[in-house]
Amino acid sequence: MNAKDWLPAEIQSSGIARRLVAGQMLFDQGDATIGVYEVVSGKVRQVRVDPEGRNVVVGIAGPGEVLAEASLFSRTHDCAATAVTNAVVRLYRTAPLLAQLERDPRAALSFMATLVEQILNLRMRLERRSIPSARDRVRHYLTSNVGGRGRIVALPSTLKDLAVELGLTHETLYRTLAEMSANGEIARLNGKIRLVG
Amino acid sequence: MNAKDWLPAEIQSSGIARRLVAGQMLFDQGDATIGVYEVVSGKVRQVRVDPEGRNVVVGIAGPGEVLAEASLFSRTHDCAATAVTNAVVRLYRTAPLLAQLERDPRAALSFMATLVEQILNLRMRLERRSIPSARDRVRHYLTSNVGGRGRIVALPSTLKDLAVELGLTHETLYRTLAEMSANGEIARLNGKIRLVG
DNA sequence: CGAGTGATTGACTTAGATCAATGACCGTGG
DNA sequence: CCACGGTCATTGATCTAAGTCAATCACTCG
Repeated sequence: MNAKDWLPAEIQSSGIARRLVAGQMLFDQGDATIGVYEVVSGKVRQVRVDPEGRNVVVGIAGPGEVLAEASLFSRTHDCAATAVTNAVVRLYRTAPLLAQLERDPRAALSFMATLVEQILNLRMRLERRSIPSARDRVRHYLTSNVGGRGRIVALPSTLKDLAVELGLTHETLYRTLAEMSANGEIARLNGKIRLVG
Repeated sequence: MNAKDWLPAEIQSSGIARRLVAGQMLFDQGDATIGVYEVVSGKVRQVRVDPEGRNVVVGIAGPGEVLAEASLFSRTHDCAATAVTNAVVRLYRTAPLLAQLERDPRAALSFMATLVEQILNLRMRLERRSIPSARDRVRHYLTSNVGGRGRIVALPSTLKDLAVELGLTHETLYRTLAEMSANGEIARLNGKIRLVG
């Protein structure tokens, strides 16, 4: 996911920086694609909207991560991107980037690796959605996101967003977390959760 | 997804064919990866199993489609693959394939395109899982799979499998389809469904 | 023919959605 | 500075759609 891993220096420096305030939309679903974005600072949320108007968070990208890779091969964006916080992104236009990837096979391979990483990530999230019980779904999320030391999971943005990510209503998520907390399965510290099991 | 689109001829002909009988496992989750598989004939189902033993169908690949692309960058398989029908697959080993992709930038780009296609597909399925109502989920599936002429959707393998794909129990799927059929929203013809709306 | 599986329907239960209300917090503008 | 509007977090009460358990029929395969 990290741009430094696959973007050759000459392309990386050619990126066009753009500043976004919290809540500002970077592009909308259906917009014509221009290129690929790298998040320099802040967080950008990618959301798909289905015909009935429901939202699905496709992902939240933080510093160093890359947005809209799909636009290299597609004329329009299949999801919308909105800044969650104030943010800075850098745009790499499609044509030169494709040309560069064609010229530099190592970069192409690294880029393929980031795509594969996303596929694995999406599969994991799909797997999670197959879990019927809210409790187990939360546990699945927590165990697959423990960040190394201390069995601590940092929550991305708000609990409401997490509820959307898990495919639950926020009420159910609150209740489930409260229950797990009471059971001693987890400990809640502001913006973070520690697994105790 | 079609191997002919991205596999250079010399690699394509070097594939090692393997015959599978219905129900036979090609590889299991956790197995060491050997390479990428192309389905020549039949259907192969990829399934992830979570710690509690639930299954998630990651995808069903038919003739011309490619399996386990992820294994190019990963030591072990993150899902299991099993033949649904009698099938023939062709194996392309990791090392020579990677070398070839590095040598042939057009092939690399085409391969990237197949990866992106998968990402889009996974996102769509994730979006579907965010729909709470069984009826709407089925509708979402049908509308995103209408195959051009006649608003007809061909069902992959069995309805039970479709239920898993949709994240529903098979009972609920049967009932929902029966109800939609009664409403005149759909017409059922063996192995296929026609949208009437 | 019997075993195994898919398709289907019925009866019942329950977990999660829905509706609703409240308190905490934050930024903003008069 | 403080009142106000907005959103998040939280909890309660209620409802319902989907899950669970169960039985039957059709079909295929050895």
